[in-house]
Amino acid sequence: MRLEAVVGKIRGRGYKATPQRLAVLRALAEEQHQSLEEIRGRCPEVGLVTVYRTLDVLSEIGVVRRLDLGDGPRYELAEEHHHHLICESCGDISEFEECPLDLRRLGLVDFEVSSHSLEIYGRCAGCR
Amino acid sequence: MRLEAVVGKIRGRGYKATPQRLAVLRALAEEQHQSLEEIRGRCPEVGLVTVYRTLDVLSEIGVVRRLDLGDGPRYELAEEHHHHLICESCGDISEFEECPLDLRRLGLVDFEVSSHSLEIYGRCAGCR
DNA sequence: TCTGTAAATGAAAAACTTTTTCGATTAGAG
DNA sequence: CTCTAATCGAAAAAGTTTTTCATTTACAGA
Repeated sequence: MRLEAVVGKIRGRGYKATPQRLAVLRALAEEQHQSLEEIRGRCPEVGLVTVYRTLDVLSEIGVVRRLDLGDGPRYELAEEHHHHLICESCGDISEFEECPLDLRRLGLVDFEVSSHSLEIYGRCAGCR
Repeated sequence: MRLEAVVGKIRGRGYKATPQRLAVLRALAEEQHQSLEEIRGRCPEVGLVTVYRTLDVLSEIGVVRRLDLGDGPRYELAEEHHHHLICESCGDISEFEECPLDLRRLGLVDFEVSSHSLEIYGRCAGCR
C-alpha cells in the first residue's frame, strides 16, 4: 500500500495526516517486525509518546499489526497476510506467505474467524 | 502431568521443590492461560517476586509455557500441545487440540522446527 | 487564502510491570 | 542433625506505557 493510500485512510477516519505520523509510517516501511526502539531510531524527530499514539491509531485503522513473538511487542505494516519463522538461537525473524492452514479441518461451527496468527520457532540454517 | 512428576523434574534440574513453587503450580493447575494477577490471586501467600521467579524456573524446565495473546503475558502448564481461540469481543479464550497445520507444505528445508503457536481470533458464539 | 477549532504534539509526571539487590530463611544432601 | 547453596521477601531500581495539560497545527469551511 502506497503512502498516499494510507494518508487517505487516515483522513477518511477523521484523523489528521501529520508529519509525525508520516515519519512513523516511513520508518515502518523500512523494515517489518520492528520493536519500538527500532522504529524510534528511524524517526528520532518524533517524540516517544507520539510514536506510541501513532502506532495505536495505525493499528486501529488496520494499517499496522502488533506482534508478540516472545520478546516484547513488535510492529509491522499490515500489508499482505504472512507468518513468522523465529530462530530461537540468533533471534532472527523471517516471513513466509504460504499459509499451511486448513481452517475447515477445525470445524469451528459457532466461531466467526476474523484472523489468525502462526509463528514457527526453531533453528535457522545459519545456526545449525 | 501429576504434581509429583513435576517435583521430580524440578529436583532433577537442581532446583528445590519449595512450598511457594508448589503453590504456584497448584494455581496454574486450576486454569489455563492465566495472567500474572490471576495466578497471584490463587496463591496470595507467595510474594510477587517469587511468582515471577517461579514462572521463569518452570518455563526453563519446560513445565510452563508463556503465551502472548495480545493482552499481556499469560502462563499455562505445558501439558498437551494445543492452540487458542480468542474472542475479540468478550476476550474469552478457549483451546483446541486438533492442529490444522501441515508443515510439510511449507518446504522449510533449512529450518529445524522445534515448536509453533497458532492463535485464531474472531467472535465466539455468544457474542454473535 | 484566511480563520476557527478539534485534533495532535511534546514534556513531565504518573502508573504499571518486571528485575535487581541483599539480608534472612530453608530445602534437602550427606 | 548439620551445613550450605538455593530461595525467599521487601524495598528499591529499572524499564515500559499511559495520562495530563498547555501549546501547536492540520485542514474544513468561509
